[in-house]
Amino acid sequence: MPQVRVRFAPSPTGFLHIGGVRTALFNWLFARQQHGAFILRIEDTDQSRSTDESIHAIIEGMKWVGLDWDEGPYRQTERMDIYRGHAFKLLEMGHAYWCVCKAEELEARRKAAEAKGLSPRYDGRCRNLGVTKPTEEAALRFKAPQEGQTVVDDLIKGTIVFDNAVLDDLIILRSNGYPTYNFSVVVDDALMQITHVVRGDDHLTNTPRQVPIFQALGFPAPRFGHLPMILGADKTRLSKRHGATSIMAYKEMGYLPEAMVNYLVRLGWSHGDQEIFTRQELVEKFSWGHVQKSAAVFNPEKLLWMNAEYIKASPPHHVAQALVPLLEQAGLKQEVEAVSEEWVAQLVVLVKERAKTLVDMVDWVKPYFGESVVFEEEAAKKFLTPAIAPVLSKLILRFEACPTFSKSEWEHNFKQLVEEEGMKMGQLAQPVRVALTGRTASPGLFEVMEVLGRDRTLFRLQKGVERASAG
RNA sequence: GGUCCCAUCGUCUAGCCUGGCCUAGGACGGAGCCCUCUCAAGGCUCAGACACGGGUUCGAAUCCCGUUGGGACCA
Repeated sequence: MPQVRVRFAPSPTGFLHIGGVRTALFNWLFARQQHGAFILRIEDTDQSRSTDESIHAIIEGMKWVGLDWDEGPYRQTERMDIYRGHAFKLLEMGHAYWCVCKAEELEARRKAAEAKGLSPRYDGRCRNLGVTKPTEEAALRFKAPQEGQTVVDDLIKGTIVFDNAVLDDLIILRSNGYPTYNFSVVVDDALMQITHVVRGDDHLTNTPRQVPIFQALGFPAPRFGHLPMILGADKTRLSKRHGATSIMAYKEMGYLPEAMVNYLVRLGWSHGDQEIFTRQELVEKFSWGHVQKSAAVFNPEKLLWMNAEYIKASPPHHVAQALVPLLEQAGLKQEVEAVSEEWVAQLVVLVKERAKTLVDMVDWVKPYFGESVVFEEEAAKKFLTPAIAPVLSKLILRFEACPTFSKSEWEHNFKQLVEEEGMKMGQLAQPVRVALTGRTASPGLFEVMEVLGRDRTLFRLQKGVERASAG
């Protein structure tokens, strides 16, 4: 068995699309499982949109989701001579011919055919002309087989039979000297010795056009696998209308790359009822046979759930690392620099059950930076009332009697006071919560105190009393 | 228009190849209950699908044929 070699061949459109990531992912998983090679190739023959920035965007996206490649990135624009060389090789071998039909003529004939209800394919009129001295406007066409069948044993869709009779002679080299998509892909896949071509199923009908070119070039055709598309909620092709489609947009929205990968893989692939997979498990368990044949609707809510699962289950320091840049962006740069990494990790533990994204988490974690806290006006109004001020003061006295913070001890003191005052737990808890965090919703009070520490807890309670007394 | 692909809860899917274990399982979302110092998280419960029609068979979500509906490509 030759080594498995697969590739991901995006065209640079300015950003890396979620669908592209999923395609890359399936290829990568297979390569890693088979101890093969994963190759990155940029299909930038359509140079109009191909810029260094958009190539950089692809690389950045790939790196973020942790898909490393063994070769490349190759760029098609750097391989033009190779395509031309092989096109002429086909010409020499009699597998290609010059076509001198003019673009306008072609267009007119196509329209006419369509009007008659025929398929708009090239009629092959230059095929036997034997043009040897091409004009400026001549294009090179491939002599496609006209009879028989092309059978593709697709990794995902199974056996597919195409009648060669419906194929026309496609252009492989345009009159401007540029290769066409179908040709450059074949040359690249052949030369790079790709063993499995796995791509979106929008390329499925390209396959019977490409297989004969491999054969004419004298290369064995690779195996093919066609992944179903990703759709939006309205079952149309996923686009900006459905929300973010750029993988990096999800980074900005506070998603963990591990969660993205897990979600994207489960969108179209399954292993029984299992939902959460480590990357290692994915590599081990992945199989083409369990890839779905039909298109899948992208479900942002499930992705959000998945992200929350990863936030809860990932090592806190790992989440903290991803969180820090977002905290800095949120204007907490100085505050973050003033604290230890461990303390940030502690914050993560404090709020990880509540935050579904890192962006969420920034908001949850904000009140714990700095000496004092900003009260939410409504919260303060409702809970920091003159009536509660004396109770709060009593609580401070009791806490002050404890030389160090101890969760169980402070909790005990707190509950005792509640009992003595004939209050319900919530009647004191909410004012304390507002004093400590400025808000009505927070993690457990004593966990909050622990993170704040003795001094700051006392300080904030005192501030709370002041506010409460002022009404 | 031609060729090709696809079809299980709202969504992602298990099951299909190797018919019976399926009064169709899980997950997200939804509803409700429990837990509870708030908000979450968690636990439990409920609603919810084999596109349709024919066959084959003792028996079909599973096999065959057709229909319908989606989609892709060809320009």
